[in-house]
Amino acid sequence: MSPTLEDVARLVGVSRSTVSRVINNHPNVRPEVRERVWKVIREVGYQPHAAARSLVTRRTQIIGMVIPEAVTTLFTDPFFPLLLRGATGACNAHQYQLMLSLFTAYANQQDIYRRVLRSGYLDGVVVASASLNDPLIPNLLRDGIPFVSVGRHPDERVNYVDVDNVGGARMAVEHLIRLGHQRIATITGPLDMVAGQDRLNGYRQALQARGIPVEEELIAEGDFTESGGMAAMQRLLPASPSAVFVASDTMAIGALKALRQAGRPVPQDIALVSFDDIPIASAIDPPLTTVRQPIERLGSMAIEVLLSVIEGPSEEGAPVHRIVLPTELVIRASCGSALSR
Amino acid sequence: MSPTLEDVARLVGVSRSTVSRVINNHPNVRPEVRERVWKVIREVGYQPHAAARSLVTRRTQIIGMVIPEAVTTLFTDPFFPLLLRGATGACNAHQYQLMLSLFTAYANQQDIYRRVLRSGYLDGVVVASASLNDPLIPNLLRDGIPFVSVGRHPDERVNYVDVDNVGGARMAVEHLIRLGHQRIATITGPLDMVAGQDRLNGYRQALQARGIPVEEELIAEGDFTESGGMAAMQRLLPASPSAVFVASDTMAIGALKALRQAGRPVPQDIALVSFDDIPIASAIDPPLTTVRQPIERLGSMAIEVLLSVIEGPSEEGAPVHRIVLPTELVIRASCGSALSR
DNA sequence: ATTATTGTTGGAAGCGCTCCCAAAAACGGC
DNA sequence: GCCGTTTTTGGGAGCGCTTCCAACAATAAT
Repeated sequence: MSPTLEDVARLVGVSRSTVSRVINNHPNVRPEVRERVWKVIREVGYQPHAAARSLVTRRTQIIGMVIPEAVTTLFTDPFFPLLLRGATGACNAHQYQLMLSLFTAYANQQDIYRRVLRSGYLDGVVVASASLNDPLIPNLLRDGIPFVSVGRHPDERVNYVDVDNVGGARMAVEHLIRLGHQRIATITGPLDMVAGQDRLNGYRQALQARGIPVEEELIAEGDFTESGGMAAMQRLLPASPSAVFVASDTMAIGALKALRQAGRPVPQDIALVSFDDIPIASAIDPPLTTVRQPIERLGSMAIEVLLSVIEGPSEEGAPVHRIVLPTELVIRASCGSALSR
Repeated sequence: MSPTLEDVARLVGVSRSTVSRVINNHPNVRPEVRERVWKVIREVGYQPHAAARSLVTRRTQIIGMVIPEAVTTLFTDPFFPLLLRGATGACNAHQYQLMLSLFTAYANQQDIYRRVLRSGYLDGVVVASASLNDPLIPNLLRDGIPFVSVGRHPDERVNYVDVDNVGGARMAVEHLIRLGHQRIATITGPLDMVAGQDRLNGYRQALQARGIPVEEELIAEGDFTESGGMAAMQRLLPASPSAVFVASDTMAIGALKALRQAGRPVPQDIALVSFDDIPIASAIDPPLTTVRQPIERLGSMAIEVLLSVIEGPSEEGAPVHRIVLPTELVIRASCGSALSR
């Protein structure tokens, strides 16, 4: 059995309270006593029992990262690993722990919600890419659980961090226009996710700004998976675009496959720009011109914002945080810009 | 404030104890009472307070997944995402939660160890790919914290799950031998990781079984990263191998780059077989012949084993679990087997 | 010296739950 | 209808911690 506060107190010859004060850095302890206490703590390897402590403080120092069902299939995408890395980094820095919840089966989602989110185990929650009609965010709002969404959310009460999807997509398409393309298609993400919508909006904005009409036959909805990208590209081919903006690198790989099968070399025959800049983007042939987003920072920002909500001032008057991180266009071979020079 | 056991008891008109029995499915409660209790529980949305409960049960239903510092750089590798997915799946099935700990900075490793592992928050721990000289496993052993290692560990007291790295590597190299290769090089993983060692051993065994001498100049140590694989391949080129067994797909991508730069087409000029079968392996050009390992199952098995340790019989006499999952050779283009037919 | 002030300490209550034990209720067998 | 047995219920203690409050010690001001 590991030693308790009481054991330490007895060993030092002071009361529980004093040891507690030492551990929590309360000022009113005589330096000499403080030292004796620390000495014993080190000697016996005392470690406060987390559950006991949080029972009274109502804080667990644990924050949850929830990845809703709809997107767990994307888990092989480097997006989540990087997000997780950013988040755990920030957690470590603040002495918090990260609890991971993947909502795999829709069936017990309600059950998991109660068991996990309402068990009192979590001081707050990061919601990664909820789809728009996911009941998770409304539930969180209703139950007053502090949370921050990764990805913009329309409800004006939700704190979120996001990358500039609209701006990034606009940049990508503008680049294609600058290279002389007029018939630019797009493979979108799922349109029930804000990221999918925003990237499509950026595409639209770029075209409209240059007076190029937006044609429905040049828009195909994908699902952020490779096979989805491949299928979408095949649907797009009859419209004979000269360039395509793909809303994710993973889908771009699928699109590339479809184009290879169709005998349409990239970038000679058709230019391609995508989004994410995951590591494979530069490893693949041709290397992808793509919009880089600071995923890891997105993860750490999510934690920072969440902590400021948790540790911040009182209930109601808290300001809503909305943070949008800039994106950046990384030019490689797939857009053919080298050729057009 | 969310309702407590006591609130529910008062509302139903029974004692705390009875409500507690209902929640924990103790048999000795009259069915009629049991029903009334459940009704109120649902009405007020009662959820037991996890910290209070675990203070007395000494169980948190949380298990930790620890990824030591040395390997967090590999986090963009799909290995960890898949492992995590398998682990969370199993956790969900058993009503456990997963807490993720990445040991990022060596500096505070000791600190994190105490704070996380000894805080009493975790019922057990899954250690992912500790390097051999990591003090983590010895510490866990010393402190008597239930854990299971992902990856074989030499200490005979540790429970582990692993894939058959030796067998997989042997299969890969045997395949190359069968294709007629005699000068087969290898790019190993870090040799302070058991997986690195085992795959090298499989390579050795395959050669020795066919009486082919093992030459040191045909062995280059990599670090499971793309750039490491590229560098290793460059070191190997002067020995002019006709085939190479690369201990991971990620390194294989690097090796492929090195070979492309050197003007040595794969598989025409040099055959390549690697290990892992991550999704890019089939997307890349040429598609990689590679040893597939059941990573997701590895993750779920790790949890299953850990739970059997946690919930299993008493302290000492517990049997040590050692589980090795089979691997499988996936033949694609990079080994040139299509050509040799 | 005496009192007011500040700093330091110990005791007790209580966070929400489980679980032991004893009391009460229900049941059987005669 | 009575006694022994089993089932059901409530009360109390306690898990390890924080925190409030009162007591005490030390110091400063009168």
